[in-house]
Formats: sequence, structure tokens, C-alpha cells
Amino acid sequence: MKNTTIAGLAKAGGVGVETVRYYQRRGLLGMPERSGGVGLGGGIRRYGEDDLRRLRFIRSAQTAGFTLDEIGELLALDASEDRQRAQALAKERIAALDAKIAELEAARKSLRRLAHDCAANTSGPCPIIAAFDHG
Amino acid sequence: MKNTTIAGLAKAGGVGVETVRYYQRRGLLGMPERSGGVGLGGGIRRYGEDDLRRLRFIRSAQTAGFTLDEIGELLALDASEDRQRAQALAKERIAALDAKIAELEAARKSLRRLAHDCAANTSGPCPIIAAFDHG
DNA sequence: CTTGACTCCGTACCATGGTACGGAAGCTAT
DNA sequence: ATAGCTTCCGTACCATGGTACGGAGTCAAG
Repeated sequence: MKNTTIAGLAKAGGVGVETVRYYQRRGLLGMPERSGGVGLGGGIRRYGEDDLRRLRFIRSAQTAGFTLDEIGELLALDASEDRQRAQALAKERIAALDAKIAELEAARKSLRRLAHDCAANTSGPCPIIAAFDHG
Repeated sequence: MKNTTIAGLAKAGGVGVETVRYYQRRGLLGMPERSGGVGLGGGIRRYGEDDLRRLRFIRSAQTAGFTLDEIGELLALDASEDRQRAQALAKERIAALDAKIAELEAARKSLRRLAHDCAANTSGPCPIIAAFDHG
């Protein structure tokens, strides 16, 4: 998997080539030297394990709810000494996740109520709006 | 709280006036008659409990992860006889929430690892990328 | 040494869910 | 009856996170 092209990197990371390029534009992934370079444009960039780890991290951090801007900061912090900041970001996000998870669990509860009530009586509309009344 | 203006409705629903208007444009909220109507434009629209319930439902359904398009369908279903479809949407969303919640819990776990590892050793960078390695 | 696939890059376009602007008309308090 | 806040409405703009296009260059295989 080492020393692959952008298509290989993208595939290994489970994203499209354009997405990799987008992350590069955002500064989240680096642009390895274009090797070969006979003509005016230089050659083709080649990517390694590090790039893949970075790409995978970006995706994981996204599911953790970080924005791409925040992920940029995290990637910078990964190579910096600012432990304080890293901890702060982590803790902040944990709190946000706690809240988000609770919110989703509440929503799921409402949906279960809806599914249940909907199955219960066999005529008339399901009480969709009512299922969310309260919380 | 009944028979209020758009600003009252918005406030009661915890959104801005422009958001209410946006939902109206999307067809999620109705446009009550403009009452008064001496001049060419008619009067001012007034909103009641039903509108507020609808608005609150929209917000709840959003936190459940429904898109506004889906919410439009739900609102239509609330007044229709298609129990099947309502159930299907609910079950589908419950499954999506199960997955999402699991995902967020995994992310939280990684973040806790990060916070922990970050607190552990007192020099050098926090292993941010590594904290998400694996899962 | 050409063909065909892939790369590079800038730029444009997209969906989602809003948020803002600005003029005209409506309402309310003084 | 007039000042000053709202409402109404169309239209424009925004942030986020991509996705697509197209021309020029590169590379491997036949």
C-alpha cells in the first residue's frame, strides 16, 4: 500500500480522488513532491503510509464531529507541544458528544413511540407530530 | 401564546423569523391568511398553537436526523392514512440512529483515550492521530 | 512512439440549511 | 397623523463539505 498514487490513497481511505484533492487544498493533507519531472509540469505525486494515516484520521475526526477547520488544528497539534490545547479540544468534544448522544437517544425514543403507536391502531393516520410532543 | 405574529411564533419555537419564513417557503409551515387587508397588500399573518406544534416538530425531527425534505413528507403523512410509509420512515431512522449513536460512542472512546494519553506523559506532543488508530 | 488511462490544477458547480437585505406596506403608541 | 417598529416578500448571500469539468501533462503497455 505504500508509495501509491492519489487514486490508491483515496481508495485506501475510502474517499474519492477529488476529496483527497480537496483536503490538500484545505491544508489537511500534504502535497508530496512531483517526482519524475522531465517536462514543465513535473511528475506525479506519490503517497505513503503517513498520508493514509492522516487521511483516515481526518475521516475519524469527522465522525467525532470535528469540523475540517478543527481537524486542521488537531493535525497541527499532533506535531506540536501544546498539550493543553489538545486536551481542551478533546474534552470539549467529549462534552459535545455526550450531549449529542443524549439528544439522539431521546429522538430514538420518540421514534420508537411513533413506530409503536403507529402499529397499535389500524386505521387513521399515525400520530407523527404527537410522537415528538414532550420530548 | 395563541394568535401571535411571526416573531412570537419564531421566539416560541426557538428560531429566528427568517427561519420560519424559510420553512414556509419549503412548504413545512403554512401561510395563514393575511387578515386586516385594507390596502393592496392585505394585513398581517397570525399564528396559533398548531403552527407552533408544527414548528417544534420540525426542530425535533431535525435532531432525529431527518432532512427537511423528509420532514415535509412526515408532515404530509401526519395527515394521511399511509401508516405503512410512516412506520417505514420511523424504522429506517431508528436504524440510522442506532448506527450513528454507536459511531459517536466509538468516537467518544477515542477522544477519551486521547485525553487520557495526553494527560499521561508530560512532555512531547499528544498522540492525536494515534488516538484514533484502530477505532 | 502512439494510445489510453491516470494525474495535476484551477475553477465552477452542487446540496443543505439557513441568514441578510431592502423596499413597501401594516400596525401602534404618542 | 406621524414616527418607528414589524411584517411581507423576493432575491441575494453565506458556510460547510464536497463533486464535477476540462485542458494539459505524465506514464505504462503494446
